[in-house]
Amino acid sequence: MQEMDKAFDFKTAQTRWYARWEEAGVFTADRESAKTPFSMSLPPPNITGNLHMGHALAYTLPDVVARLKRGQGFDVAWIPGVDHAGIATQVIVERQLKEEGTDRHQLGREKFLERIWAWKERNQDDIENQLRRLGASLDWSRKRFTMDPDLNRAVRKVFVEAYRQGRIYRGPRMIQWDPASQTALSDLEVKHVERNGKLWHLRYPLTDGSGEVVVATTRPETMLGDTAVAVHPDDARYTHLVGKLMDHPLTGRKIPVVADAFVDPAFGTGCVKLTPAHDPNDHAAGLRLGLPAITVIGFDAKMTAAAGSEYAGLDRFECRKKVVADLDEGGFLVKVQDHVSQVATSDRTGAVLEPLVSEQWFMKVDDAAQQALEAVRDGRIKFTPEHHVAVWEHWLTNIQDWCISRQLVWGHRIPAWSCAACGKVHVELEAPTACGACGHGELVQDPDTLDTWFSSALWPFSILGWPDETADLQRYYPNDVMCTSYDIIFFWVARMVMSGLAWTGQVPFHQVYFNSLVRDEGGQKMSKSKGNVIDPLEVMEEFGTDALRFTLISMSAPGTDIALSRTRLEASRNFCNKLWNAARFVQMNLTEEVTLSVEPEFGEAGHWMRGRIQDTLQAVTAALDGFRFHEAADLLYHLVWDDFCATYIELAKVDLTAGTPAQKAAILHFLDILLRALHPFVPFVTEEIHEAVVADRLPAGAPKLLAQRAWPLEDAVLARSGGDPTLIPRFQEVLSALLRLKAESGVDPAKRVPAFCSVLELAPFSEAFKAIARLESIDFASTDLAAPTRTVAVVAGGTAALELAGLKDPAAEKAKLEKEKEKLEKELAALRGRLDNPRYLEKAPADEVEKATALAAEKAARLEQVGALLG
RNA sequence: GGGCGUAUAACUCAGCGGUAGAGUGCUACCUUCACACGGUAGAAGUCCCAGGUUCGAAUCCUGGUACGCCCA
Repeated sequence: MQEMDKAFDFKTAQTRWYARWEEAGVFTADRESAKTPFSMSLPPPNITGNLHMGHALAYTLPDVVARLKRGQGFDVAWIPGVDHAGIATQVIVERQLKEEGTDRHQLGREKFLERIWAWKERNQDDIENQLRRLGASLDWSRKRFTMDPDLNRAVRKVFVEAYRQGRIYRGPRMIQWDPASQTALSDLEVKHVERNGKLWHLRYPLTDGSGEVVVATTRPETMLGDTAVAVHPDDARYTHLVGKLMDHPLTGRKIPVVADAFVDPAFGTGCVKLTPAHDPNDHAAGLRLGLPAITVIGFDAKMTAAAGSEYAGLDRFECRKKVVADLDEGGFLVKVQDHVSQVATSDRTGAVLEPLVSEQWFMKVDDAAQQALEAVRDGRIKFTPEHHVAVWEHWLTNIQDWCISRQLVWGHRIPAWSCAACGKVHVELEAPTACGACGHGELVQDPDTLDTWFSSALWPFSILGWPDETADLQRYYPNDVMCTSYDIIFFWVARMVMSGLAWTGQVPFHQVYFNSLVRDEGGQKMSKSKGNVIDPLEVMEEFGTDALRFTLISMSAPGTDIALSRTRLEASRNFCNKLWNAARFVQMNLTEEVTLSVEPEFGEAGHWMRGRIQDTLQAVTAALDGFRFHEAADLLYHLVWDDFCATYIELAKVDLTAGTPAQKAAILHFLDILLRALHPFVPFVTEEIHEAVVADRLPAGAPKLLAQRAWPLEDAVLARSGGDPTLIPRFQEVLSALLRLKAESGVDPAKRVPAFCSVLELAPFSEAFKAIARLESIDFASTDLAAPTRTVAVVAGGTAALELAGLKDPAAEKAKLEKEKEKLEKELAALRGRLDNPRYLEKAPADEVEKATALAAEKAARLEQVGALLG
């Protein structure tokens, strides 16, 4: 048998195993299987980039679930794919073209699309390989791309159906326009950022010369499109002005003073200028009041002819300067204040958006939103953490129609054709050959594409073959769990739920787990501009994939973000190494006849270890069922390090080095169970150990890969009984007391001294005491251990002592015992205080009182021992 | 302006009615035949503040304060 390396070499382990798992088909779902299906869809990463730390987290957690469920005997379908990411992708490829000195208009639509497809193919491979490196146990035989022909068919189907039902409509509406990427955006793609700006106070003289109105604005350039000034109807300062006309300061146009309740009397002067063509609020007010809208800024973010000859063609921000200067010169500028305002920008390009009226396609969402609300309210869909329900409720009850059309080339082309002759619009699954209205043969397809999220919204069922009633759809839909980030709860989760209910009549998944965001060590959000991005690939190189996974998992407490730190990564790497070395030690001492088929024989330590594993695995299973990943990881960490390595292996060393095959088999069984339990968390190191230690010792017919083996909770070895579960903890206390006495007395840890213990039940552990605490001898006797040459400690049920022979400092010994006495008295007083309170006895639960009583008795016994030692 | 969340050891975070916890760091010591990516011992906390509920509050409630995020 080959010897294991002294330290775990993650670099070889994490490159070897994924291919083996894939070749063995471990991750491939089997729709013919008799097993219960369990399905999840991978939130498809954008093809625009590499995986970042957020992905590493968002894909590690469902991988834990997938591997657990596989081990629990489910037929797991975890289906991967990538997203075409309309705007983001087009922006990147256009940037490449710019560097080459060309652009998409020169290239033409078809050539440009070819360019993006080529780029997509390369990136998709990279992303898929990164997912493999992370260990994500995905069913690659079912992988999808949001623009696959099948998925495009699903998109067209939904569009056409929704159009026929009146849920999709087209019309001129005020939308958020991104001048940088030249497309409309949905409300969700708008990011409000705080900017230091100004508040300009402008004077609008009344036409009848009876006075003036002063308005405050953050965007003076839009005043060229003003068609009124509004005040609040109840604002006594201005009611007498309502209905009067003013002379527009720059255009001379006559515009009225109007009243509308949307005006906030407390903001600025209480008068606001109305520019219905360039502000959503003004637009709504303009419609209510029947005001004209004058578009003075175009889609290119430059002033239009309607702005007047002096301004036409100017960039909107240049125009702002000129308008302010001209107003100042004309005496219309009252004052300028510093003002912090929320500026609407594009989430993707960062450009300042321009609200503009434009002809776009919209989806009505009110009914669907109501259904989505109900699905969560009645428990058909559960959220973890639950507090996201509040955000969900708030957004869905205030939802607006969704602008779904984008003036982009890359994406699902809108299946609408207009007749070149009569203009009639036809929305069809396939391109019509002739106009249904006039019979003309020339039809032009709408050049626009759909919002990327339109296809993402169908993901859980489109990837399974919908609208066809495929076997996969029947078996794996609805999905069981959806793991995703909370920052796309509206973009994606809400839309999936609405779409799922609308088109399949079912919820798309039963359970949503929202993972946290990963931040840097100081809790800052990672961003390229801040330069604090931690690349998961680099981390995997430096600490190992398992260490990265374990860190992310153990920091995934629901509801709080993760501050990823180097020290935590180191701790996880060390943990993997600890496990490796424990296994190495076991492996070194196993002879060939020790296999998992050998019936194991347990001593006291074995029974205790069995109990610890059983208790812990129950708790781990429960934690994972509740998506408390951090708790599960923490439990296993301490099971391996504290219980298995620090306690059990120390106690089992004699068995391991000189025991019978049956005694050694006990240790092998425990290691095997730990590997199976840890595999969902740290798949590479566990598979590597499994190969080195377990694979050749498996019963005939058992799967050779750890990834194929069962979750160990129900293992027969754990179901045994026997042993005294209190014995090992008592052993630990005495051991720790002896070590403490040695350290406190300043005895060289290597110096072997005689020891004594009055807890007779621990006599069978003599050898372990001697070896671990490095004692010369240990005598068990129920007599008084106190002696002038000894240092003594009180433990549960007795005392433990070291023979110091001349080394002892009587004053220090007394002080130590006094301190112990003081501590015990304090603890006892607190307990007695509670137990002496009649209202406590009356109201506290019986088991609480029982616990406190027992504890008080225990403390009293110890105190008595200390008293006796003090004389 | 509305909503959500977070404040616990030097740092990063668990715990969320019944004796304050982990990892890292720190101090002292140990190269003992799995592991120095290791071991042993130790120091370290008005559990943000103020009220309230309770036999009992870090934990529940109310109100502050600070920070973060989302929506308008």
